[in-house]
Amino acid sequence: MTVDTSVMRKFNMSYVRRVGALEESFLGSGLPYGTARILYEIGLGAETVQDLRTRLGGLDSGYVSRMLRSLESKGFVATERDPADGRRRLVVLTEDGLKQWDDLERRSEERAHLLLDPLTQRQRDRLNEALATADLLVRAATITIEPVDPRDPMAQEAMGHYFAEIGERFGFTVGDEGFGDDPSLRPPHGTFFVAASDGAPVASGGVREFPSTSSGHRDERTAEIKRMWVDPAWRGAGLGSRLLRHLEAEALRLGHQVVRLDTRDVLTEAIGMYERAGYERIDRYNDNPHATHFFRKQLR
Amino acid sequence: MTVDTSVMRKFNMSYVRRVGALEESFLGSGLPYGTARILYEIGLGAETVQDLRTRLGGLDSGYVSRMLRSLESKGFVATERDPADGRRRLVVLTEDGLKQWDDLERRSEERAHLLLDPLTQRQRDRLNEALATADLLVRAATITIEPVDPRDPMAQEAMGHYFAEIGERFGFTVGDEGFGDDPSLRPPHGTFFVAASDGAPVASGGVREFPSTSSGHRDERTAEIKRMWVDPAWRGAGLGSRLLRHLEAEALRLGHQVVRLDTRDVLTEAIGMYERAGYERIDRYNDNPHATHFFRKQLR
DNA sequence: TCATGTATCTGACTTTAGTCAGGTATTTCC
DNA sequence: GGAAATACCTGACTAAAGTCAGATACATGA
Repeated sequence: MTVDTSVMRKFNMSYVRRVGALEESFLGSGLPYGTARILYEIGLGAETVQDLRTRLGGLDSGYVSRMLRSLESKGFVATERDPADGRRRLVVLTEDGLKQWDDLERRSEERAHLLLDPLTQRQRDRLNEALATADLLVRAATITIEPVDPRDPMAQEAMGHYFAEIGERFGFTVGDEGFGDDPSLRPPHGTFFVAASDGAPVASGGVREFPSTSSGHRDERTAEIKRMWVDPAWRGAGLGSRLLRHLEAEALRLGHQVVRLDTRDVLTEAIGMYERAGYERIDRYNDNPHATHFFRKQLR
Repeated sequence: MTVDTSVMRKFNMSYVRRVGALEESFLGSGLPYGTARILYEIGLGAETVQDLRTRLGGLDSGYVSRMLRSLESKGFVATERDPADGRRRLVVLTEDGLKQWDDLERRSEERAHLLLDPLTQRQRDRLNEALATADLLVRAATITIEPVDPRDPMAQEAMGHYFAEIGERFGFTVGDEGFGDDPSLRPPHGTFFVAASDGAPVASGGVREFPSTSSGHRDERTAEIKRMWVDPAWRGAGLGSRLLRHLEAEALRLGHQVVRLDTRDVLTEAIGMYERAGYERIDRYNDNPHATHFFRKQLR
């Protein structure tokens, strides 16, 4: 597979040179770049030191600590012990800090205007459309698909979306006791995957031995795909098929040669996706009242 | 005029975070960022210290000098007095430097692959198209239009394109004696403008008193637009009209109330542009054998 | 409860990045 | 031919960015 990178590289060259941007806009604010980024991220919602560290791409803890001290001495941020976990420190902007944040925001805005103002409205519309498309695709390309314990908050959040969507909502919400634990979806019986973009779940799905209920006989060769969900905003971006490939690979790894799954007629995109991925229609194999379509694929 | 900057800002946020990129790709090469950029630009064709300084956005000369010494001591670049001007120093990559350059190139390529590889071919095509569009528009927005002496190398280069295109090429090329000097296109009789992107001329045009030849009477109220040229790659980007507005403003500043110009039937886009800009057809007013259409606009 | 791990901090350091004030050839312009 | 401008250099400096080795307080799980 040969991939032509020239357009992207040309774009990077010229765009980064012109927009270096977000970056440079932080300068001239009186704060050094790193410190300004810390302040900006706090304003954006970072709540703890750790939060800041991950958002800024894993900076040294001592380094961050020092920058926070500097922001505190300038009166821009205040810190406080986290009552829930005394090791953690909560960080918030003071009133002055908020002013400073607004200033950064204004600079960033000005920077964008510098680029947009010389264009005609038609050109601006074209540019916006192009950037939105590029943004979506670049986000799609950087999505990570990771196995997580179904009890993990990320998994619970994803399943929350899933259940909300199929209308099978239970009487509790995420954050309370969660959607319970399904041992069949974690090792050694199965695996649950969450696809995330910028730390937020955008798709999820699990694979498990089939069936795990006591009603049927256990078939060592067959696995079942469950709770597959793709954020509506992300549909049509090829994310579903990518996740499906992950789940199939996992089924193989767990020793199965066949996968089954059920879905509903209203999910037309999903049905199309399964068909394109080589799934064949089979008869109903369970008594799930929400399911209308049943599929099967021979993996090997 | 309200301009919505949100799409661009959202894009910058997410793209720069993911692709910081060109930048980060320079790291891990064993060279500090600034030094790596110097080496990279030399490989890209920078020939003198001054050339490097302008390409890198006006770095301090001492700073660049020091980085060059460091690259020399590592055996990556060699410098030499410019025989044509003893003050200048020519810089070239050594064999080792070329290897290092290839390494930077490879890192940059890898970085682009990281984003493109997870996408399907269709998605890659969409991304490429979006980035190319964004690139063109962003370049268009950052074009600068400056008055220059017609004898200036930039002006000579632009006029070279102009004459080559209309087939009136003289018997000499730019770099020799140039396209001669037309005093009517420089103060106090007129002005010549060059629009440049990344230091290269992409459009040009001049305005002067009409007529400046001895064959007609001098009309103090009327100016003439001459040698208007837009790089073929840039046509349709609104650059022509932008330049035209500059020329009209300059004509006013020079004390004229009317502008005239001639053009040729084959330049259909240009003719459309003049009409949209409020120019009206008039009778032939000179004996230019290449001109077929004549226009006039009342400025005030 | 005790070992182990986590979240943050302090101090001591190094490297980069960048500025500023001269200085030395060399060229250009009158 | 001499003054002014140009192209590059050196030295002395500052601030920012980042690393590393502990220290401290708190949380967690057997």
